[in-house]
Amino acid sequence: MRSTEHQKVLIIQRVNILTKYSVTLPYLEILLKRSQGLLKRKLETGPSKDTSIKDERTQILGNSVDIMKVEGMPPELVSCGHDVKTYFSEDCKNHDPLLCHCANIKVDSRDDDENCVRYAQPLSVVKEFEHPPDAGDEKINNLAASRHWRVASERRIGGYSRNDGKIRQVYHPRRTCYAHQRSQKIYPFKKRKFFNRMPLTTPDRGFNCQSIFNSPDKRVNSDNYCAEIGPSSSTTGGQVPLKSSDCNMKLSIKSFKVPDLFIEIPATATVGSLKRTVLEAVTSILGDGLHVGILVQGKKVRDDNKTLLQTGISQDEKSHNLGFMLEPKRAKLKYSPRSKDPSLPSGRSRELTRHSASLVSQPGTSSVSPNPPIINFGGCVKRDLNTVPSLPSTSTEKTPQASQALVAVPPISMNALAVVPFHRKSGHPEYVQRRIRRPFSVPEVEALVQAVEKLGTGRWRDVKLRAFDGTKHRTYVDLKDKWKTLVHTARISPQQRRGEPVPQELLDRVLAAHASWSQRHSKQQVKAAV
DNA sequence: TTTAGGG
DNA sequence: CCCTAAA
Repeated sequence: MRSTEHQKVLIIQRVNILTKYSVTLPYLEILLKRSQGLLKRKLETGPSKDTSIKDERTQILGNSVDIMKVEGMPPELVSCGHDVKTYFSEDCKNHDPLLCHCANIKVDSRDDDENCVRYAQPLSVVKEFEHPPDAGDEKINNLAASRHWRVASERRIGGYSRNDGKIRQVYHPRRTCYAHQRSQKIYPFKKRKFFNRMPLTTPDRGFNCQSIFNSPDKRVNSDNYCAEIGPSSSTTGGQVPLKSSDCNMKLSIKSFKVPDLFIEIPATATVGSLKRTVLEAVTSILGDGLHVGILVQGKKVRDDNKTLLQTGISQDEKSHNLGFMLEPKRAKLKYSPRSKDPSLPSGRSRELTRHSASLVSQPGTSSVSPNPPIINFGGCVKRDLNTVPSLPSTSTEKTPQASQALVAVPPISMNALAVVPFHRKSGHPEYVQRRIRRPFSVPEVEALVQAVEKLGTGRWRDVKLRAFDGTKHRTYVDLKDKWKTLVHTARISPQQRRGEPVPQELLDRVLAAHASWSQRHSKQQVKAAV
């Protein structure tokens, strides 16, 4: 592949998500309340579990996503090849292992990647690690890399096991294999950790969505409401006044308004890649990072304590023109540095890396909201706004009524899709964003090699502390994995190696260290056996 | 939480 | 990179 290939920044200005949810009336309130509550809580105290909702009888009857328009960025905004490797934050200049020729190489670059959305970076910022980009690899990598809005990884749910063993990644020189495997992972990437909630949250209640929706007249009564609201109101302060005479109401959400979506993708990427990237982005932002706004007759409903009836929401959608909008939510993860190391520089400005597919709402789009629904993405927004300044094309193309560009929902999508119970105990999606791929740079490899030479294989935590402390995106597992691949790389022929070439000298050291330490380990085992 | 390995 | 059994 060429090193002259350019990254293409595409802007998806309008994404109408054609969705049809069937929402119970009480649930709608809960939804609102919870989204607001969660948002507030997260702003104050970071991620927290919300277990107040016990029964959420929502059925997603079907949904489909349609991209309405994709535009190319103006050429001057298209980021070029040499920013491809800008993985390091600006402060990493100060810790450039190559610049400090000290005995112990230590890579200390904290770019807080999980905390901030990535944005297009038209110009290269970091030059120290400027490598000839391998757009061929990047082409594929971007597919995975454009995923953002990472969901908190600590929010793990046990029991899941990804079932992707069918496609085995062999270390084969052909990229197509890799791409294929990659794409296989991309599509179902959100399916992981999607279930196994229901039994936990309602072990004895056993509410079935079907029973709620298919026979509302039989079962919809105070019983249902108590069962559904009771537990939650106790924890939310009982702010959901409900009359037992209320009836469940079916609302059909035909579309959400979403802010603009920025996607960066190599110009050589295939249309299929673009589709997948967009799908991921949309899926990702649907899963988290958004909260729901409600518009009634064009007015944004801000008072979450109002009931639907008070707000004027009824089943007759046409009369009140009910609208839902997805608004960006503040990135919620906070990086907490190792407490033991207060000497680390702080207050650095976060640098942005290249992979972008960020969600930015543009003030112009929210015609109804007095305040633009934009929320600071952990300090990244400012950067982004600079990076993605006025878009000449958008002014002409985009109108405040952009959301009117709807696509008819194919009838089949309404019925054919499986009924997925909306049952997310914590209010978060159950899938976890895969981490962005960040190939090890040569300095990093050198730091790793040096640390392993000293500490050996098998003390990855120490290796991390020694050489990568402060580099949040390199865990000791990563280092272990990298060592594994380094050993492998060193053993294969140079022609078979991919990615940024690692100096042979380093690879030799890898082999030497590996041999040396495995020998020590085996000796120890012999001793232990005796 | 770490290690160690398979996927 | 991910996932996880074990330690």
